[in-house]
Amino acid sequence: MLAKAVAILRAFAVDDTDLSLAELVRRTGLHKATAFRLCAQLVELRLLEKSAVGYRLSAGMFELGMRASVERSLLELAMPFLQDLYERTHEVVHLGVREGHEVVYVAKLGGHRQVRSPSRVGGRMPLHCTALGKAFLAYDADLRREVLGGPLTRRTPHTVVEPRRLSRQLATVRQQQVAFEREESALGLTCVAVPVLDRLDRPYAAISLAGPTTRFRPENHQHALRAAGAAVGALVARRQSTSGDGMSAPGTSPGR
Amino acid sequence: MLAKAVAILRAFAVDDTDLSLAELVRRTGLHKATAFRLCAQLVELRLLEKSAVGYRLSAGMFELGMRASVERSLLELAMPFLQDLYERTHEVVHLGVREGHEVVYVAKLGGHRQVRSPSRVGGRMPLHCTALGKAFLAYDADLRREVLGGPLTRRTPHTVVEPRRLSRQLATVRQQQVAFEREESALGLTCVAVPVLDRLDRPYAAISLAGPTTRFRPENHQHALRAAGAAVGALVARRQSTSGDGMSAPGTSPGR
DNA sequence: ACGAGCGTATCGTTGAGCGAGACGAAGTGC
DNA sequence: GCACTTCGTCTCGCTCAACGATACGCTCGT
Repeated sequence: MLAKAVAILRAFAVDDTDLSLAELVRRTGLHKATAFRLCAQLVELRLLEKSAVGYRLSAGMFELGMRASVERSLLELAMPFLQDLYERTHEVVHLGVREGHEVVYVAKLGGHRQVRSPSRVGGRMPLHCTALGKAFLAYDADLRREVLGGPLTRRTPHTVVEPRRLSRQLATVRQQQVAFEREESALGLTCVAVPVLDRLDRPYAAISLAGPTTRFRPENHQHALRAAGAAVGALVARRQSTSGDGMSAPGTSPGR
Repeated sequence: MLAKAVAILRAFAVDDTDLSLAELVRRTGLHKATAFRLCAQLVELRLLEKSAVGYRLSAGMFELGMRASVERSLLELAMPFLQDLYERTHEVVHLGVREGHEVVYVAKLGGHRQVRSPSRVGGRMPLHCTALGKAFLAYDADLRREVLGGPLTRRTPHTVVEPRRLSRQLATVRQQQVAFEREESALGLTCVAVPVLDRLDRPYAAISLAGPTTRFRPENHQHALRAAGAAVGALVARRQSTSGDGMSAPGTSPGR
């Protein structure tokens, strides 16, 4: 029953606003009466709200999401540095964590003329075709083995789908301490990223800059990015060593 | 059963990270076995994760929260303007929506030396003692009646708890089109806010700047704030008139 | 050595969730 | 104007899964 309720909540995609009961039934495969009852309960619990055209995720849901400890505290720690980055470059700045074999965007700063990028806060992208993802892969051997073992889905003509070539790229990432992505997840989009390493040098998060290939020169921003990554990493490490458990990293769960 | 699960999720406060099972039992009043079972299920559903010391809200929760339509789209619309504000002022910038008789913070931009402010993204504050809240109250007669009717809780010696005095302040807000708060929610903190009005001139959200009373001169930022509020309002209105229902505002539910 | 507090597991009972189905309203095509 | 579909809402028995009492093993602190 809980599972069904969550299925309803998860039926909402990143760019959905309102879904009708019928649409929810279609997406979840639940019985109409069941979905109806659950929706009513979720409204009661203020996770959904009923709108003119159907149901939508409510502010209560947003609130709960923002209480997710890892993401929220990471966000608070990193925001000042992300803002600095934006102010210096005026390019799109991303902050992401890993969950399974995907990166989840935790923050996105960008100007009025945002690149038509596929990223959205709360959205997901595969690891192997994004700069953020490569930053995670380069610094996590276990993860690398898993991902290089599985299939690498192609997103654009430039996506690196050959494991050996990707592996070589990742070695370069470790050398240079920056990861690049050149139109591998979306055409026209170039990215550069650094990992945020925790106390044990595991990638805790990653920060990237993105811009249109035509104009964006990732090399110009390597230094600033590395500095930001290191600074946030230091803060994360400090927080870990003082008040804390010590051994839990975000997103330890395997692939979805 | 759903209700109990949500109770567990809601047991996590804004600044909790990990809660033990015992602590969850204490806060929710649930039976130990029940809480245990529900936590296991929630972990299964990837809304919770088990850490070394207990449970924490997971990235899956964050993801869901970010799919909340009103907050997410508002965030995307407003972010560029909030960044401009920050860049111009280098003061703490807030974006909030209303839910019931409280304001929920949707975004917060601030520098490295953030004011020791009580606001956190996803957190709540009463309407009557914050600049953001006054922006909502000033532009919503029904709401104003409700709040002025009820008790106004005192947060600091400067909190305005006299309905008539607050009412006069709100009239001034409408005249000047900016709301002020001077140490009414926290000592040492001064704020100034504007509403984001939708197509029907209802307050859809609000934007504020905050800083330490010692240094922060809210008057200097009125113009920039008003401009930002109007710009975001225009975007909101445009989105409403094109693809949309037309009649739903965020937080239509009455008090908590 | 002892007891308190905690997480985990078992189990019988029962109440709550389930899906089939009915129904009215609103829309669509002819 | 009528037949037909789609949608949201509600009712009602049946069954299964959620519930809480209880027990157990573990780790502390004293």
